[in-house]
Amino acid sequence: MTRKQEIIDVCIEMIDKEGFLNLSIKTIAERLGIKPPSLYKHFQGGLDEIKEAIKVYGWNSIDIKIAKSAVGKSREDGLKAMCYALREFAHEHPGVFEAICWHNSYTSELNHEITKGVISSLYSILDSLGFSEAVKMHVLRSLRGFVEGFSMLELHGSFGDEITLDESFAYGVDALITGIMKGQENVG
Amino acid sequence: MTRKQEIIDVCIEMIDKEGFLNLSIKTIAERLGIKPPSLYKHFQGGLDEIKEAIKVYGWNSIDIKIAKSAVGKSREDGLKAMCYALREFAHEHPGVFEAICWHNSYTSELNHEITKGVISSLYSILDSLGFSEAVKMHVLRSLRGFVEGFSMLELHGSFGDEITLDESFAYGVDALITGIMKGQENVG
DNA sequence: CCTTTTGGCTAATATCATTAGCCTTAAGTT
DNA sequence: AACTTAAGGCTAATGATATTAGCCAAAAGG
Repeated sequence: MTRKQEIIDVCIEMIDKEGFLNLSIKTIAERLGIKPPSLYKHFQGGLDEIKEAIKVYGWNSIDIKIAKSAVGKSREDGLKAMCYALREFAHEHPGVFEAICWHNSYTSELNHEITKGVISSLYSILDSLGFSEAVKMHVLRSLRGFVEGFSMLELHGSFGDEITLDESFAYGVDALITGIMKGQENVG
Repeated sequence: MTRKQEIIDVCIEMIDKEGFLNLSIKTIAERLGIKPPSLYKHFQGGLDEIKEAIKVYGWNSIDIKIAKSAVGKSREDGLKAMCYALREFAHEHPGVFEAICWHNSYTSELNHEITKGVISSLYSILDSLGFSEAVKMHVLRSLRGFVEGFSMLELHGSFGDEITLDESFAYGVDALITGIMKGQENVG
């Protein structure tokens, strides 16, 4: 494993514990037992480059996880599995999730490229459901909106009662997918 | 209008244009034509206090807007109107929206208090629909997850094609509310 | 044995946020 | 009118952090 990758791994551990916004050159260096300037030997772009690398790692992990989750499932079950997989990733890697959802550079080319990979897994499930191109996009956005929104809100403690979060999520996924499939009844 | 309020107004204008994360003592002072230390005459707590004040303003505005949106409407229509109102707020005040959704202090007492006000408007509509207590909570969380998630993703440019965002949102709201009402058919 | 790459270090600079302490002006008070 | 106080601003100083420049040791490879 390259030193660069070692550093990214440590950063991921850190942000999952302390939050993405608390990541700094100073704390990374401390955690690694080196002095701040040494980090620039690996990331000339400084903190920005490190954060970017974390996002790339994040997108790739999510891509893999979502793709795997739908293997062997079809239609609603596949969609549902993907929703659960995404939320599960958010729980496993809250910091990484925060990074890729809300700290996207508004104009990053790289992110666009990588996002396409993730989207493609979702698209292929949607293909099997006979949606039109336009509807596929609406479905995709709706699911992303719900799952990413719900996950981020729960990770931030924005829902009062922590107890029944799993049921709330299950309820929401069911409702959304029910509504989506219902709109499709008289089509394909 | 007190000087304090004037400053908050300017900050809101700034974050709606530049994003919440770019708000700094330096830029606020520049924008006001004063020197950075002068700001501490109005906000002894520094940047943190200013950001907190912005969130309070934000919660109050949203509360009002959502409550108004549902006046004279009932059942699905009321729910739908609230979803649209929340997204509309996000478009009108992207920076404020960002602040209150994703930069909540995890443990702020104040926020909890204020959030309750907002939630109460939503709850009263849900009451009219005959949901059980538990289901009301699930519905509320699902709607918040979807609307806040969708809005934040679109504001960040995370959905490729900007053109059809309105339709995608309408599609998602319909699907979700359809699913919610369907689960309710054989109840009350 | 020489050379290059890797990974680290110290010292110096720039940018902010924040604190301390001073000053002016306008509003009240006696 | 003279005094006092509060508002709102300023300069100078401190402290944290990111970043740059330039030096150094040790390992890898010829």
